[in-house]
Amino acid sequence: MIYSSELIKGTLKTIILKLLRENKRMYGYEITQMVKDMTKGKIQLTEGALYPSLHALEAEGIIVAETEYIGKRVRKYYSLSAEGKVRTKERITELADFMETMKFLLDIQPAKG
Amino acid sequence: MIYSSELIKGTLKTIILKLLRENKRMYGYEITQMVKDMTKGKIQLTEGALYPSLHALEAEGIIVAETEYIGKRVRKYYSLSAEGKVRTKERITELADFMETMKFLLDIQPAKG
DNA sequence: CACCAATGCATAAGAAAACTATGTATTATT
DNA sequence: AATAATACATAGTTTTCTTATGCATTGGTG
Repeated sequence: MIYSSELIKGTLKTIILKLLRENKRMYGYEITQMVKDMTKGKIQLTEGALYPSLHALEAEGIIVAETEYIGKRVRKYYSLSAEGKVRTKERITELADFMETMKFLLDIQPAKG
Repeated sequence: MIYSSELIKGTLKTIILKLLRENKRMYGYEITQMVKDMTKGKIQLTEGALYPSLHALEAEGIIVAETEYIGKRVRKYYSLSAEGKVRTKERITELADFMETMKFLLDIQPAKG
């Protein structure tokens, strides 16, 4: 099962920020692969969604980019700015809270109860 | 704390459907109030989001509307169609699964551990 | 060696969905 | 009498993603 894209919309940036926090430094393609692996293919970020989000986060000063060359191939590594670390924490807290609220609202029971 | 609207985007229709399933029959304003009450104000559905969603669900044949008059004031009661009941179940299952995946991805611990 | 898949970036055009703002009208409260 | 709450609706704008496309390098396979 691949999740409908509506679900991912609101969480994409939070996912990106969380992975950057854990891994210090990642490039776009690496993010798509890690998300795919960690979710067993249930979340597949498209480039058309990912890159604009990265650019937006960079424009907001939440992440910073460093360009590197691997042979002749370019890579843009992103990492959290000081402000980004604060924002990341806030976002994750909000999302966790939101999910608790949704669980209550939808009366969802633990998977293996 | 009121959740950022991005988070709600992907879940709005699922919330509506869930409430209709539990309460058999509701009108728009009633839905906004119940969501507000159940979430202690954390989720406040705006009319500009709710009514278009209701109309869309109706157009898809997932919910059906009945207009009633309370005095001179009109109310549109909505309820799930047969297909709507199936869809509701699917949506809730998907959302529950998604939230599990997100919890894992974001490494979120239970609130009171 | 030729070809294809994978890696790696980027963006333009269009669609989807919600937000803001506004409009109309009735009923309850102060 | 005035205001808040109830109750619907939609037009215009913005945000965000999707689809599609483009370019280029690198690795693997027949």
